[in-house]
Amino acid sequence: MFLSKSFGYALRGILYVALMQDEKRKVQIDEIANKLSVPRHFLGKIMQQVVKVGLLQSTKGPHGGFYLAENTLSSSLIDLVKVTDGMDQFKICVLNLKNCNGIHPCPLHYEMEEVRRKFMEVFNNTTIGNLLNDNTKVNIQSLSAYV
Amino acid sequence: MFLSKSFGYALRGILYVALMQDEKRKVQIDEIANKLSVPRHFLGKIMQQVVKVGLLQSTKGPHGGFYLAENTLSSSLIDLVKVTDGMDQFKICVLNLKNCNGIHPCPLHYEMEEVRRKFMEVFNNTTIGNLLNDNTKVNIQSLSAYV
DNA sequence: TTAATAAAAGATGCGAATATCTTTTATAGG
DNA sequence: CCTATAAAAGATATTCGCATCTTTTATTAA
Repeated sequence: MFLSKSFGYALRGILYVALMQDEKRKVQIDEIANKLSVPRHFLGKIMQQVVKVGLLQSTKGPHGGFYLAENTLSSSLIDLVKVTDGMDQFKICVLNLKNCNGIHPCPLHYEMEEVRRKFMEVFNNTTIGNLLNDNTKVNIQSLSAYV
Repeated sequence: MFLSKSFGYALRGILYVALMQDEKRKVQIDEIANKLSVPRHFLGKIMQQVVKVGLLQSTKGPHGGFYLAENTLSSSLIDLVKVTDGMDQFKICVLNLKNCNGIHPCPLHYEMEEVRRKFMEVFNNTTIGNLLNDNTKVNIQSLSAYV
């Protein structure tokens, strides 16, 4: 309902890379896909987008793989949503009306604004780093599809 | 993002029927689809589901059409979401993890719970009747796709 | 009982998100 | 250089939400 599968794959991928950062600098897409039980090539394409916007880094070739960028940990969840889902959905009226706005509000306009405001509040104020710092919560186990 | 197109079509259809209730008892699917600029046959199937759960009534044949049921106005938006989108989405982990719950929470578990709580709060507490009683808001104009 | 009306139900098509497979490009090490 | 490695990029399936068209069923009125 709220977010695409791509978003879930991407976030889990990023968190996995972050958790492995201590052990080794770079993590390969094969390892991520296997450990998280996520479709390998599909994940590859998503991670590619994530790298493109600088939310993560990667290098090709031997000893290549994915690793954290400068601003990975300080990025908010909204930054990731922008990559995987886009922000159009927040502008589009939930009833699909063209000219729905404050002046011509649809019957659900203000109700949806409440929900959206809450979503934005949470996703703007939560960073990748926040999720990791709460280290009783995020570990390899909690990222696996079959806990 | 938050809801399917079916939900939007259904809500607009129901509100249209309610608004026309004063002028005539029953409203045909052709009229609804035309006035709201919504795909006729697709809308037909959705309205059919809405009738099946008693959120609206209908009869076939000449002078048939859709009309309000006993509990149309007192039904909440969540009742409609149940028909058009289902409630699984509220149980399914946003990261697609099988065993995500209070004991084994995913990294976004509590964040999503906040957003979901707000959504449920709004959609549980808003009835079809509420939308109509605020009659400065809902009128035929505000239901049209091209205001 | 017949003809017309209107919803219900069935069959099919379309496009975007998801998924898989193959080819290309970049990089490290011998 | 040459070869192996690993991401990037491209091509092709698959699935599902959305949409359209056709046939069937129920109801009304003459």
